[in-house]
Amino acid sequence: MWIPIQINENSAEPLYHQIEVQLRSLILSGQVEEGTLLPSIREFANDLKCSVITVRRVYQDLESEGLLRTKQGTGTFVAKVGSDERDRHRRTAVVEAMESAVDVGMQVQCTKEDLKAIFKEVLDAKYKG
Amino acid sequence: MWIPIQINENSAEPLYHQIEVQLRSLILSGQVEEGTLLPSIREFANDLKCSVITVRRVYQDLESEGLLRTKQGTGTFVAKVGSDERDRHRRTAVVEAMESAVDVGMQVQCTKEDLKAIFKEVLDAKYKG
DNA sequence: TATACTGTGTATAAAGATATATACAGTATA
DNA sequence: TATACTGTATATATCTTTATACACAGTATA
Repeated sequence: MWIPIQINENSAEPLYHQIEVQLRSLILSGQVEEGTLLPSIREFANDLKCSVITVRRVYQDLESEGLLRTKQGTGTFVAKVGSDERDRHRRTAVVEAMESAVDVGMQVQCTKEDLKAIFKEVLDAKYKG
Repeated sequence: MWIPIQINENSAEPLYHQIEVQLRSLILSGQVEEGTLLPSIREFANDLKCSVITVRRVYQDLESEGLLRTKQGTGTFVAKVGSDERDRHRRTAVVEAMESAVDVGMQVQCTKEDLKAIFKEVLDAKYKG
């Protein structure tokens, strides 16, 4: 099972947190289905170029949120997620990210039109595929 | 001298880093002019509800970038910033923030139209004043 | 059905980064 | 020269990340 996680080396955000946010997002958005056996902590750590313990912390945190179930000797599985929780997540994750982007713009004295232009530019570049 | 810095308690981004990013932004965007005497580390720490040491680290880091000059017993001043460096900063700061917002959207399987709607909504809310 | 092997998660200890309180030293100015 | 303001240095606690060694579960096979 290959899990697409993007690590940003330059970010000040802790590694375990970057992984958590993205894995949570994958589960809550339904891209990784209920019952899926996730990669072992060793395999995942190797993929992400980080320590086994860091992956373990992520699995542990998400398990305590009820998003994962782990069984020693067997592996870590994706638990069932309510569809309402799923919908709520999708929207709030994006809204929050967008808000912080607009905040940065305002802080640097961008006009509404400046931001519209930059948004369109970025959007077209990312969705050109 | 009052410096508008927004601290996000819930963010995993280290405190000193949040302050650095925003103060750097204020200097490079020209909102805090060359020669300005910044608040003392104690006053600033009190405003931000953080430790003196955290503010000192921010001043120290920005001084080593050449953005500040500090003189013991007197205070910390904003240094001169080249206008080209100023222009470059404004744009890249916003573009990077916008890119990461769009990334979050893509990760949660938003369509281009979904993102446009959310962006417009957030933009209108923030610029309603 | 023993037994060994390979896979899984677990526990402990240590190093680095981050944040704090407290005591120290330089500078302005009444 | 007092005094009240500046920045500075030291020691401490917590968080983040890692390395290493260990214990448990599944599977092949003698």
